Amino acid sequence: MVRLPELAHDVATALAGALPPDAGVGADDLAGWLQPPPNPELGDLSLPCFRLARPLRRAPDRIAADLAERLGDDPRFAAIEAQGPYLNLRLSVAYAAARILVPWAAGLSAPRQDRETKVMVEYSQPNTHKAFHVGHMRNLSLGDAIVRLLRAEGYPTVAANYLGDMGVHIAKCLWWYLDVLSDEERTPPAHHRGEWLGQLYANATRKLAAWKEAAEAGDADAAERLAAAEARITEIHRKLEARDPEIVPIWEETRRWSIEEFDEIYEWCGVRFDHVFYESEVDRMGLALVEEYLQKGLFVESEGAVGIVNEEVPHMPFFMLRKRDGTGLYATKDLALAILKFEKFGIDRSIYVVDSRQSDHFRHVFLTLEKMGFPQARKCEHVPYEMVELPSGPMSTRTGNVVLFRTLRETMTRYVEDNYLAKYRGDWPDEEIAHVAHQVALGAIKYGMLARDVNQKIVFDMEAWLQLEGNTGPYLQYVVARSRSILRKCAEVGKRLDPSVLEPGPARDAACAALTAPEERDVVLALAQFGQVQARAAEQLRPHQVCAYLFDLAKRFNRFNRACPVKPSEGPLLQGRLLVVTAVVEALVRGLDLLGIPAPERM
RNA sequence: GCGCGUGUAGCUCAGUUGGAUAGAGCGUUGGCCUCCGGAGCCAAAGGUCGCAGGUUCGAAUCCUGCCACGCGCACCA
Repeated sequence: MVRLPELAHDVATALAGALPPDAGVGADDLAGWLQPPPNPELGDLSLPCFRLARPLRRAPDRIAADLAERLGDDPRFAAIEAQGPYLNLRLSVAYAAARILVPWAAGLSAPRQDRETKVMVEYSQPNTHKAFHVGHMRNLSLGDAIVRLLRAEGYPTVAANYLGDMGVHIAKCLWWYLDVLSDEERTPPAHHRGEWLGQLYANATRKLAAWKEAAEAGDADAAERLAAAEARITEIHRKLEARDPEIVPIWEETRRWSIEEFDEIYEWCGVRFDHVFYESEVDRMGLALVEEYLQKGLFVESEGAVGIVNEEVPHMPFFMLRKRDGTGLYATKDLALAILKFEKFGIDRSIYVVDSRQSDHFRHVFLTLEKMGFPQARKCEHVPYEMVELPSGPMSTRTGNVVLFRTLRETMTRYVEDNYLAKYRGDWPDEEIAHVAHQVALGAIKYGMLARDVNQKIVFDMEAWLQLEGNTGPYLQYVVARSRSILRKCAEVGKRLDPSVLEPGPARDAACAALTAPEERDVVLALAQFGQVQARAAEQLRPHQVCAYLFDLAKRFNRFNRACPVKPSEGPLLQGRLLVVTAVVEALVRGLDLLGIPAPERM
């Protein structure tokens, strides 16, 4: 890929050559210091010379002036000017366009370097027997985007899910299912059985909460019912953990309902996992580890429970790993799972995408693993993110303030069909309308979830996310669709990109040199930043940077579209503009793909 | 109380790891369609970057102390 680092590196190499050899400053340093000037009239790239002042023992403005003089006749620059301590460079458009546009338009934008470090990204982690809702979409979108970014940067990456198919929540759900429902009620619907189970779970928790409240208010009957239910739930939980043959078939059947529903959701979302871990495969291994390290003296007993004292976390040093009743916790399983990941997959880096409330938890997990003599603990990292709320407040299954996934999908898809695609009905095939509605709804939800940085809370606002104006997924998809339309319309009158423009030679040079409008230069320079943005986003595991970049690119491209009509153009200018459109469409599509967002052919 | 995070335009958020006059979207106001998709573009208005100190050529960014809000703090996941 032609990255800005490469373009900047061309420039930086030229700059380095103009510096005294004993400066101790290399092209790499310089490339990192180059930045766009605040005002585009000043140039395309700028080198602040402050940091050269010390090694060169000269004033920054003198350095800038000297560099300007020495670079005077480099053909890659259209203008070089020292502005106080800044060296401002204007690139030759012909050079930049050939360097940037041509590879994109030729589809050569992604020959990535292969890397050694094998990475696993664990994300999604829904609980079976519970409902999948909008809140889960942030984790899913984020984890998937991180996987895509890492792969784009050449890291072999294992996308891993970790299903919560073991635990008290299942005991609660099964209590309701077995003890409260009548025989007729116990028949699940034909479809969306996972969601149905989630409702059972929600009913159970609501009833338990109601009893508890009544009991605390002095209701003896409620207290009795609550005690009975809790005893029964504990019994079911024990049987689950012991794999009691009485409960296992029911557990397996209901669990499958949830998993089938999850699979359907992931397919709609375009998310594919390479491996799925289950809590049920690590719970006993976790307890065995607890026993082993209790014997070794690393873990200690406290009030009947077992845990480890991590003084490194002073505000809550005791990390519990086994409850008084002998059962394990989430933490217990995480110890086993972490080890399993490294042993089974030979990974070198292990990423956990889990909300920020678990930051202390993971600090403890990684500290504990290290003390257990598991050096790979240092290769584990938690990627925290803030929660999703609804305009009506925090999400809660108990109060019913949730938007379930199916509602989300259906409402959004219908909105897109009714508001954007209705006019094409009868004109386009029904399947295409349904397909595009799916793509746009998905783009809206994913972009909304990814456009904010991870440490910002998100308020889910479906209407706003679905708008085609402003910083939304559908806006970007629309820009792509409109641009593809331009290329189609041009092709209809025989105006196509000449293949020779993609090869070095006079045709390419003429087309690139014809791009003299400021809007054209602007797009070329924006496009040049793609690689750098991708690299940073992958390095920092923060996909929102890609969103911001794509939106900026799209804005600039719209200005180009307004100012530089393609179809009426002729000759080298036509070829140059076709090159711009083709390259930007490629870049936008590829950028959206990094976010897991599809780009419709037309919409 | 302790820990983590957040505080930037009326609202929602960026801000390239310390650089030039702090930017965008929405909203508001005013312009631009014989023209490849106007679902677009242009312009205006809107800021003590929570507050106070400090570090240096230079701070929204780094350090300290406050203030406000969110989240987490032992048998839930």
